[in-house]
Amino acid sequence: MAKVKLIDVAQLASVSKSTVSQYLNGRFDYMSKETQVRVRAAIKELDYVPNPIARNLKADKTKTIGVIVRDITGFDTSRTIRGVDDYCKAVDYNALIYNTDFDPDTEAKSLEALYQLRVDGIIIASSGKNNQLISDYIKKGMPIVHFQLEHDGSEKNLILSDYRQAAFDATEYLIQLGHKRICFVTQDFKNVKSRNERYIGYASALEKHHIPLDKNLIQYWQRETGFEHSPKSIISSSAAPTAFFTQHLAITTELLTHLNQEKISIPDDVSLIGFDEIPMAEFFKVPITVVKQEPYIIGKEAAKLLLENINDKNRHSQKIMISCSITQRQSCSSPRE
Amino acid sequence: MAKVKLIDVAQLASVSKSTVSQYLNGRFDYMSKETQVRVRAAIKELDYVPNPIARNLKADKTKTIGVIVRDITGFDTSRTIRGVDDYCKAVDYNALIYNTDFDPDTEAKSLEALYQLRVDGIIIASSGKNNQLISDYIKKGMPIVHFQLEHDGSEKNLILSDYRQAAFDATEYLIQLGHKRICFVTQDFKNVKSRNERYIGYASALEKHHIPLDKNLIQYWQRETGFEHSPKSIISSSAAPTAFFTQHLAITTELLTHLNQEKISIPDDVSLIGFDEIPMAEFFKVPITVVKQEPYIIGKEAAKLLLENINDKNRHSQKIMISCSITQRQSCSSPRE
DNA sequence: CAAATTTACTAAACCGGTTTAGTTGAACAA
DNA sequence: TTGTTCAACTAAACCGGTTTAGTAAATTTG
Repeated sequence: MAKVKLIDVAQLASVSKSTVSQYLNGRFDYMSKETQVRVRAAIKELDYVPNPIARNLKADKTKTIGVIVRDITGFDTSRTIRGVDDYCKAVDYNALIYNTDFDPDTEAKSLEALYQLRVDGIIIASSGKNNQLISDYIKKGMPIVHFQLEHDGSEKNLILSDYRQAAFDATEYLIQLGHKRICFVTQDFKNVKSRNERYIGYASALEKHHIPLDKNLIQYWQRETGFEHSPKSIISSSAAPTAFFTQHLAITTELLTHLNQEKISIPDDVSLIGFDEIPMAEFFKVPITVVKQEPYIIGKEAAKLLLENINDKNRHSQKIMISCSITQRQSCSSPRE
Repeated sequence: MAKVKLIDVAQLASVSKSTVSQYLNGRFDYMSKETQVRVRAAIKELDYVPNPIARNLKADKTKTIGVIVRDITGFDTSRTIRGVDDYCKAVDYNALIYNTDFDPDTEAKSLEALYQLRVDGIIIASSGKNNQLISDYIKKGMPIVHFQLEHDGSEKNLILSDYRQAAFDATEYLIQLGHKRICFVTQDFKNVKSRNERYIGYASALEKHHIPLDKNLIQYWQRETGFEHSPKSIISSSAAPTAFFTQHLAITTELLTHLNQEKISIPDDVSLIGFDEIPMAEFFKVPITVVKQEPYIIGKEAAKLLLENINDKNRHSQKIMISCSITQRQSCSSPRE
């Protein structure tokens, strides 16, 4: 490929490698005007492009960061990546994406791979299962920024949505429509602070409006096994909810599928508000109201934060929260009777 | 960061750098068992990880490829990227993504950036506006694989859906439902072979079934300005179509928006079949029938083809076509009257 | 038993840049 | 006139590996 190198330019311009290098790095201080002109001409004539590999070897930097996500294919995730990437490109960095498919082992391997590649820093939506590994890397000097997921005891450099406020707002929205029995559908939130925050938001909205918290209305969903109790059984129990509040897109989608199958109608039989924006929601039979995050902004901010950490090693870590907003559509109404 | 280097390992194991390097590269031929053991132990003790930058500098490879797409955020595109990336990771490569946002200038800049970074090869969904630039890079020895878009006169190493067959199938499907007036909604397809192929598929299905091709039923859409003639005017013209066949997701979406606004009902007033899978289509008021591509497979095959090109410079180029399939939902029925 | 071969290494060049420590000739000061 | 200073460079070390050519000692061969 491009076989023209520094020495070729130097020879053509009749100067030393050093001078060309100085020129390339904009240090014209000790260089005559004529030399500059000759070097510029030589570069142009040979169509010379510096080899970043060689440059990075000396600098011990890669101008590359790693991004570890669960699946780049996700609606919000792809936008987050876009935010990260746009910021990176703007500051002449590149982002390397690693997908974990929700597997902690793959996550660990990605971390290791990125470490070996000597990326300048890592952005990670971590599973929480590799906290030790992550702090080891941080101790070794790798700048790491967390996003989306927060875990107890994990490092404090992170950026995420204001989950507590968002869950509070969504719950209060339902309460103001007249709902008192709101089913909070969630993944297990022990040790996952970002999930627990949603729970706190939910609980405090209930408390503010003097609605007792009914443990039967906390329903669990797992990625592998789905709902602990089927939506049908929840709906037909003696103490049925009048509204569902699902904690992320996968839960929303699966609940919707169940509800459709059982011909339970939204919002006539139950209302539904989901966490995370839904693609093409405007074409739905019942467009779903959601509290939507700002994935693109989160990505941008995460990249920005990481780059700051890379360029200023001993700055204090910080936590950035981004507001969510409710997009009202047609899946929430006042409860019957 | 990791400051342990080859020389440290060599010293600890009391051998030369060369021997450690040989060990690292699995050339144990001329090395005693004991030396191997000592080197292994030293590597382990120091927690040594080779620096890929240094390695690549010598090898003049980056173990990295570039991928140029219009927007990674797209439903199909994100899956294609996933396919590329999965294949790359499996063969110890990394993929760098560049988004062009449909801008040929950004595309040219991405090409230039990747060239400067000295990636080992490039996969591109090209706009067709930079054909000259692309062949220049190919001439300079950069392996390049095209996907998704094919252009007249562009290089012949590419992988895409069998657009002609897919368009033929979709059109015939509508014909078999009884449609004779099928509106083909497309972007301008001069010079864009992959769009023209769809047209040919459409036209030949009509021809097979002895339906004359009516130029009024070819309707145009542009990314910046939308429809040339509004869907409303098309529908209410004297020679209105009984079905629409939209040539990609953005057109499908925009048509759907118009139809909803005008309260034109699908499939009672018109049938609709779209090109490209639609996310969450099962929850739509009217789930849309589509001919869907296989973006993940296309991504994987593109990466595979590129890697073959990288590893065997003087192989002949090839064109790979992947079949599409119709996903029947509820937006197509027999025409009225 | 000497010569040829093999084994098990090592020294040094190399990849393509960056950077530090000099070097040279001209201008200036004492 | 001679020592300083300064502008305008260059030589060489360096980044961290890989690779080639070479070498000493052990083993085999004639």
